[in-house]
Amino acid sequence: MKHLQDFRFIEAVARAGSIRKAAEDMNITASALNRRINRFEEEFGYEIFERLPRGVRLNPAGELLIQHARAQKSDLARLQSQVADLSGERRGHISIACSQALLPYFLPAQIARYRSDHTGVTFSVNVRDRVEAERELSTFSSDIALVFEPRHLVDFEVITSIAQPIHVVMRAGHSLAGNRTVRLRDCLDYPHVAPSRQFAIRVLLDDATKKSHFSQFSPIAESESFEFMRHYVLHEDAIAFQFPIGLDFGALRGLAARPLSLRDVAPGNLLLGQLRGRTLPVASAKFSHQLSQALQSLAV
Amino acid sequence: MKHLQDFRFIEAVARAGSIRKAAEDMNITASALNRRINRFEEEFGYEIFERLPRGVRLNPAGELLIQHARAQKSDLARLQSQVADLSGERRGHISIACSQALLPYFLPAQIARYRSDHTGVTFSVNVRDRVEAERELSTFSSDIALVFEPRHLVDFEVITSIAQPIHVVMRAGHSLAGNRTVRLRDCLDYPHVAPSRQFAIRVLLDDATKKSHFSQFSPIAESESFEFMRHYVLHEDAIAFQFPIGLDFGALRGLAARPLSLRDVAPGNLLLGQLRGRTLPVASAKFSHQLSQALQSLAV
DNA sequence: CAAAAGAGGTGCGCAAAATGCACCGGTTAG
DNA sequence: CTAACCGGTGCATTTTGCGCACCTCTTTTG
Repeated sequence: MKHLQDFRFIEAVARAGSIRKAAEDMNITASALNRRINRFEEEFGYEIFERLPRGVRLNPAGELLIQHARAQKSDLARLQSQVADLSGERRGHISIACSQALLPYFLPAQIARYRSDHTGVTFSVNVRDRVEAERELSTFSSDIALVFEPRHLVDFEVITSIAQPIHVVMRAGHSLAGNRTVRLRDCLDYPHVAPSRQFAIRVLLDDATKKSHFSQFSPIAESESFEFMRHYVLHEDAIAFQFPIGLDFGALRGLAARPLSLRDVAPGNLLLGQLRGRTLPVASAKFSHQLSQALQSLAV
Repeated sequence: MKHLQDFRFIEAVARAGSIRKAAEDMNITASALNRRINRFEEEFGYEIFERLPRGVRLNPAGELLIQHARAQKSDLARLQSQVADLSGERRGHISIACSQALLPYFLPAQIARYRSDHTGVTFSVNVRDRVEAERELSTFSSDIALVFEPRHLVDFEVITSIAQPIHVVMRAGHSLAGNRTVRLRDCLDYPHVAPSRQFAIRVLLDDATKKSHFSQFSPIAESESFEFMRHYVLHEDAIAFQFPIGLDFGALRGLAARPLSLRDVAPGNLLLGQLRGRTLPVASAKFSHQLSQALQSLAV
């Protein structure tokens, strides 16, 4: 909306780091943009940019202002969604930051289910690690996040959390598949592929192997893609690791999955969360409620 | 600020109930204002006014919008106050809705104390009864409220509460002044002046006399002014009632005050509160913290 | 070390947007 | 029925914002 134009320009300048570059991005002359900024600063009462020889940068006041602007924008969206609600329309957009494990089965099913009742609601699904997810929330880039073991938790308000025991993934007929649960020492004898340290699974496994002294964790392949790892174990007698929410036990297609014994490795906590203190748009709030219930029924 | 102009005009129209009247209030022609409203509605995507034959009225969407607008305005003020804070300035404005009892001693002392450290901060002190106070908070007309036994409490977030036993006020040398505390039955024999039913004291006294059957509460004078009642008892052997926070025991000037026995009458609860969920501007938050501490030291 | 490049800021003419004025059609109160 | 108001609209006028050319200053580059 028009009354937030100044904020849009300010954000563009902050992003570009220079008025001239921002002016190009926004299809406007640098002089016009420059005047907008100056006029705004005068009206606001304080400078919001530091003038550097190579451009401009937000000063602390500007940082606060940007936060305010984002909150305003999101607040307006929430308001319009509320109004749409009472106008009988069903509109809205839900933006989700989530871990990889949610992509293949859980989120598609949940989104489809929500959309069956609420056509017109659209979704963005962004893969983010646990550090990025929180940043995503606090910049209002995503409404809700669904990640394993998020890191900082200061701006992250937990809506629901469930524990997920790490599962060992191997090809069907693998000798480890004979047991209902797998002990850590048994599976480390096999070649294993694992995600890098930015993923919760890896941290949990590293911690567990450090505690138990008999063996050390040395993957034959590291990857950022669970899909890759799942497919890899089809080609040799190796094992991979994944949270069960990322597996469809009904259709493993030549794979087997067995939980690691909780005596050896702590389960990962899957957290559904939002920006602390934020009032979500109606659609996001309803969807997050649906997710919350779905997760709790998984936990049982 | 300029980007909130539309909201200011919309509020004016909502208040005046007609575009033409609002236009006069805002020193603008009706046609210009009319176009502003129409343009805004188009941009916003929804009508916010019902067009009636005798003017306009906010529709439900408009009600939501107004709330949004007020929140925005207050949020901007908070932002500016934060920025002022980190610019080293000390500015801001604190608006308080409070009961009469706070006016003579407590609030003046507290405000003076706050201003000794924070020159540049200004205050509005509005006398409001316990029903109005809450409304005042939810329209962002006041930042904090300090009232006895507020009524609804849905939007009222309690910061601190202390109990205040009702005191009997009489002229010095009155025969009731011989005791450390006064029983209800004893004082109802004397002519008494009392506030009307909208005041907490009156409700507490009514309730108490209803419970004890021996006597009924029948004041010789009702008033909305505690100052009047305090002065009245100087002229005849009558008694008045007041909460101790409205009395300066060091300078009673011919008056005596004794607490009513807590066996007979429940004490009044003085509540310091703000709008539920609102983040107060820095100055208001700091001042309410000071008030909170002052109240707690009173309670000891 | 000088020239070039790139930054923010400014004066000026012009186009676009907002305003004021006069007026229209409709409803209501007396 | 008429007078008083109401919201809405066409048009001239004023205000605002924009683009262009150009300034000063710092940094980079040859």
